[in-house]
Amino acid sequence: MLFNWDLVLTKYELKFSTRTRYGIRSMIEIGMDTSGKGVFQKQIAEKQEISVKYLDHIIHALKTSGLISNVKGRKSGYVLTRPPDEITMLDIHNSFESGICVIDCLSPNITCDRNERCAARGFWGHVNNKIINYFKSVTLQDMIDEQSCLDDAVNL
Amino acid sequence: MLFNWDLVLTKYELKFSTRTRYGIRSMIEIGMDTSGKGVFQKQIAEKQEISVKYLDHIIHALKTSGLISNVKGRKSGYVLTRPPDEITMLDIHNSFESGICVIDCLSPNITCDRNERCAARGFWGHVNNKIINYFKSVTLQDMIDEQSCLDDAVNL
DNA sequence: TCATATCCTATCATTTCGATAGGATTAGTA
DNA sequence: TACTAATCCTATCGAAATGATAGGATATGA
Repeated sequence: MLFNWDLVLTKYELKFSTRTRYGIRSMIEIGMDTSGKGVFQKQIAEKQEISVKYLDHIIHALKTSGLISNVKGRKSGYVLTRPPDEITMLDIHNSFESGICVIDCLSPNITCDRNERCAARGFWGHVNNKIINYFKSVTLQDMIDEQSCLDDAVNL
Repeated sequence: MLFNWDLVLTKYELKFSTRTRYGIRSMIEIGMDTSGKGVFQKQIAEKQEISVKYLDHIIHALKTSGLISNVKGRKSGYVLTRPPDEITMLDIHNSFESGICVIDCLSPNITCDRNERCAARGFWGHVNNKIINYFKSVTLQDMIDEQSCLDDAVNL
């Protein structure tokens, strides 16, 4: 049997993508750099244990969305384009996905004649908003502070 | 190109499954029945615009998890096994999935040596808890009340 | 007994996923 | 100037899960 309806071991349902996860970790890495020279792909790959080749895509997306740039030209390192307390988790997430939309009928592109009389849709809307609002409320600075704490704890 | 990294039109990332969505709508349908005879698969299918055959799986899962049962034997209708204010959205969701876990490393089954020093993991844990808590806080009774309101509005 | 609603298992095409690969391009530097 | 190394860009892979349908077995109320 391909699909066991009795006990579905959730694997893909409601997962955030690996690209988003790696994206956040890369941003923390870049945001925490104190060298002033920026951070190289290679450095991120090593420290965050991600293959350089896969990181290619992550970095590309972060660059395209305008969250990071090279200090000066190609062979320098990457830096943030604005202060970390002005970058939210939603900004990073949206570099990889077109937004957060837990079910299709919440999208304005979808027309469903049940919308006006569907209690379930209201519920899903609330779920969606809660997730979005939390992503908006956490900044990269928060993550950097948290990571600093964890690093200190290890070094004690 | 199979995958455009510049603008990923999210389709499957962070979606709740159709089976869970249909499950909630079916439960509302069953919970709102006032006939005392229970609700038949066919009725749910018609009113909720879901194929009878697909609903087969939905009903089966709800039955297996103990949320619904036949009033008396096979050819009666389905009824709730407990009051709707004692059934949460999480109960319904978990009839179809093994739980809510937005990234794998939150699961106790996964061991990652980064756990203790990964700020990102803390963030994902918060996201996960927020979703779970909201699912716990909304009962089927809430949904029924909401649906009643919507129905009334239409009939005015 | 007979129609019918349920139960149960199998299967399908589609889509996304994470990941890798190969090479083109560019820019620091020796 | 030539070399080296980091980037950029496009293509492709296998694996997995998804929504949905199908066919028939089983049981039951009239």
